[in-house]
Amino acid sequence: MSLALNNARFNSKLTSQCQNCSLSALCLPISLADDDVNRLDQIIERKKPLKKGDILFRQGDEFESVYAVRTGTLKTFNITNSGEEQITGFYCPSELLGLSGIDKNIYPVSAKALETTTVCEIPFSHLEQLSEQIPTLKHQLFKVMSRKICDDQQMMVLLGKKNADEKVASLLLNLSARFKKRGYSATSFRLAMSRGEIGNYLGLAVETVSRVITRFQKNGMIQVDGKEISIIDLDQMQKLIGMSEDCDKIESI
Amino acid sequence: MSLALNNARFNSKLTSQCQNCSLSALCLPISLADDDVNRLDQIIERKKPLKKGDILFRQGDEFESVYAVRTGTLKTFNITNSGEEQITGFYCPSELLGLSGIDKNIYPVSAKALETTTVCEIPFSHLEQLSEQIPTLKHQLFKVMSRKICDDQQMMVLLGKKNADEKVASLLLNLSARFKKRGYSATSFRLAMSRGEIGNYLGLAVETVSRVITRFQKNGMIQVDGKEISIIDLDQMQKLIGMSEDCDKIESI
DNA sequence: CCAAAACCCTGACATATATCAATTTCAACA
DNA sequence: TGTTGAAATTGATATATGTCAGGGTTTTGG
Repeated sequence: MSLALNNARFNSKLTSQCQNCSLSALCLPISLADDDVNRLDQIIERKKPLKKGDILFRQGDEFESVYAVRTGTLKTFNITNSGEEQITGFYCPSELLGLSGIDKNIYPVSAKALETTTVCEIPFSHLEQLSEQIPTLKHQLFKVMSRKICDDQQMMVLLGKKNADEKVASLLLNLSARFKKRGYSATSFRLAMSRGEIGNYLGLAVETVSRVITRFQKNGMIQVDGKEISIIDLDQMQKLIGMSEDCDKIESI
Repeated sequence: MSLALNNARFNSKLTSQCQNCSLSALCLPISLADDDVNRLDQIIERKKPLKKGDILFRQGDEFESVYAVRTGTLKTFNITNSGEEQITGFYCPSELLGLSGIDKNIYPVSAKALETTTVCEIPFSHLEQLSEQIPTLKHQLFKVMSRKICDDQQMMVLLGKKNADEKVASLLLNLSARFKKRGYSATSFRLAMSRGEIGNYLGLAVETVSRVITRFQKNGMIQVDGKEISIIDLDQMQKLIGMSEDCDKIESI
């Protein structure tokens, strides 16, 4: 495709957003032809912002779309039979959520905004259709789902084998890596989630999370001001969770 | 397609196996046209049996295929940075493993046979190609991966929120459901994995697993003879893990 | 078929983390 | 902006599960 043609299309359709979106390379990390990006773009709905606490979809709802986070943060969670909430994931900009709904055509978890959040809604039936015409897109989808499986399994390792210090450190380093990937500081960021939510996610009591964070701070490993976190000694932290050569483990908790 | 034609093809190609395989409805639970089954069939390699302890693929190996278990059982596991093994799943007949390799083109876990085991090897590139021609197949693949994500998330709930009794009961009921789905007894079966492997998988010490099983037996909830297990009071067991109306939770730990 | 190894069980004890309670800090909203 | 409820911290205590140790049992392989 010629550049001229490319530009022509671009100019004729300024509403087209994926092309401009700084996240496009991440949300479906893909080299789509421009033409294909356009087609993808046309099936995507940009929803109005969610306020903190708003529900994006509810456990049990009919599955229709997957969502890409544009700004803000969400959590997914599952109400257990005993009525408690179990958080199954946090979702930052460029990340995709809702994939677990494909299987039974029902979302098995709810998704709630942790702060003001905007998402792109991608109707799955359209996406699937489109993926028939664009093999790269199909492959990309398989990859995204596969990565989710890997990440969840790393999370299982964390929950099954790690102690409180390692759990908290793993989460912080994981968030750090995710911020970094999007071009933000890897060592200084704001936690969108409460200590309670961290504990819930990591299988720890709030108090334990608090104590671990305090301890890390006294060690000089991190500095904390409320939800603002600075990782002072990244090295020590990585050693704590046993990340030596295998450094890209950080990518997936 | 006429039945006659169908039979003709069947007879002319006795090596074709998916058609006969009692698991076909499970491994890709799909209503493929006969013709499509045939095409699928042609890309599948049936490997010679694995002996107990044999490795199917190794963490770090290049990803080439997914595998469907035909008989026997495998475990997948991950060697953590501290050198311990963390089991991430058990795989019974009709179940698919290897999907986590798609993302990075490398298996992030190893797979080892827990007993004599036969598998069908399905080269993923072929499968993906075929899925371009057969939309149902593509959808089926998305579903299988989505289900895996759901299952893993239920596992995260288990690891994060449940106590030792609930963990062991969940595993037993989960295995029970998987046996039942394949037409075997839901209440009487043989554990392919050792107590140590159960503990590893559930995030418990071997001794704890042993004690829980003994306790369950004293309660009259199960009866145990080595690796042979009979669930005597399925009701009580389901209550233990808080399964009331929500009975199909059993499907996915 | 026997020996060695792996597996399993049980008890005593240690400990990491949960729970409970009280206080301080933060954040939402009227 | 002040009030009020939620969130976070910290300490004291409880407990589930891990660890260590000993001995029995099954499985494996020569």
